[in-house]
Amino acid sequence: MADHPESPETYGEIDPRVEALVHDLIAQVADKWTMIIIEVLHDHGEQRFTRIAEKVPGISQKMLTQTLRQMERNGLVKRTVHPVVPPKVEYRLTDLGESLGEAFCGVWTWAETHLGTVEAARKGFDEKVG
Amino acid sequence: MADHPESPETYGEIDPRVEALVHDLIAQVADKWTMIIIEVLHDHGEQRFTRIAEKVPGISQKMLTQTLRQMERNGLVKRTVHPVVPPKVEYRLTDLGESLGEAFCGVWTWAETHLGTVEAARKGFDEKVG
DNA sequence: CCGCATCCTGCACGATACTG
DNA sequence: CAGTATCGTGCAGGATGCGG
Repeated sequence: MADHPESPETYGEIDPRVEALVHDLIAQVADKWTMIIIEVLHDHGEQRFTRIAEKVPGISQKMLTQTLRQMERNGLVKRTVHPVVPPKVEYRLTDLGESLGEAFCGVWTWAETHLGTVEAARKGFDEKVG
Repeated sequence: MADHPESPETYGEIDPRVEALVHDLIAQVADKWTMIIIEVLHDHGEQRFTRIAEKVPGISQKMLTQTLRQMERNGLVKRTVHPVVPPKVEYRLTDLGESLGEAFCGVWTWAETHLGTVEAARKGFDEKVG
C-alpha cells in the first residue's frame, strides 16, 4: 500500500528534527535528580557541593557530581571554584536554569494538584488486577 | 531573617511527604516515552496499539505495552478492548492525561525556545574540556 | 572539601518466540 | 492484532578508596 511513505508530518506540525532534539533535551532535563537540584538552588540560592548533598538525602555523591556536571554542560548552573584550602566550590542557577525551573513549575503544580486522583486511579487499577 | 537550623521545612514551605510523592509521580510521568505517547494521543486522538507503535519509531513493543499499562494505572489513558477478531484495542487520553499534557507544555515550549542556547552552552563546555 | 577512578550489582530494555 | 513469557546484556548507579 502506497500511502505517504516519507510524509514529514508524522507528528503533525512538529518538525521531526526539533522533536528529536527536544525529546533528548527533556530526557536529560526531566532527570530524576535535576528537578530537585533546581528546586534546591532556586530556594536557597548559591550553594556549596556538600550543602546541596545535605538537601537531597537520597542522592549519592557520584550522582550529584554527575548531575551537576550535566547541568553545567547544559548551561543550567554556574560552577564557581574558589582557589582556597580547603577547596570551596559553589553552584548557582543561571538565568537559563531559573527559567527552566519556572517552566517545570507547571508539572510540579499538576503533580501536587492531582496526587489524590492518581493515587485513586492506581488503587482502582490494582484492585481490578489483584 | 536568621537561619532555622532545626526547622523541619528544609525545602522551605514544601511538605516533605508531598515532596516525596510528587517526586515519585514526576519520575514516572516524566518518563522518556510517556511524554511522547501523550503527545501522540493528544495530536491524533484515540489510537490502536499498532498505530501508536508506528508513531514512536524508537520504542520496542515491550516498552510500549509497559508504558501504556503504567499510564493506564496512573489514570492517564483509557484502554478500550473491542471484543472482535482480530482483537482491537484502543487507547485515548483521559481528562487527567490531557491536563498533564497541558502542564508539560511549558517544559516542551521551554525546550524549543532554548534549544539554541543549550547547544551553545554544550559546545562551549565541550571545547573547554576537550 | 571536592570529585575522580574502580569495582560490583541489579535491572531496564531489546530480541525472540508463543498464545488467544 | 494485542499481549505475555523468557532469556541475554549493557549500563545506571551505589560503595569504597585515593588524590588534589
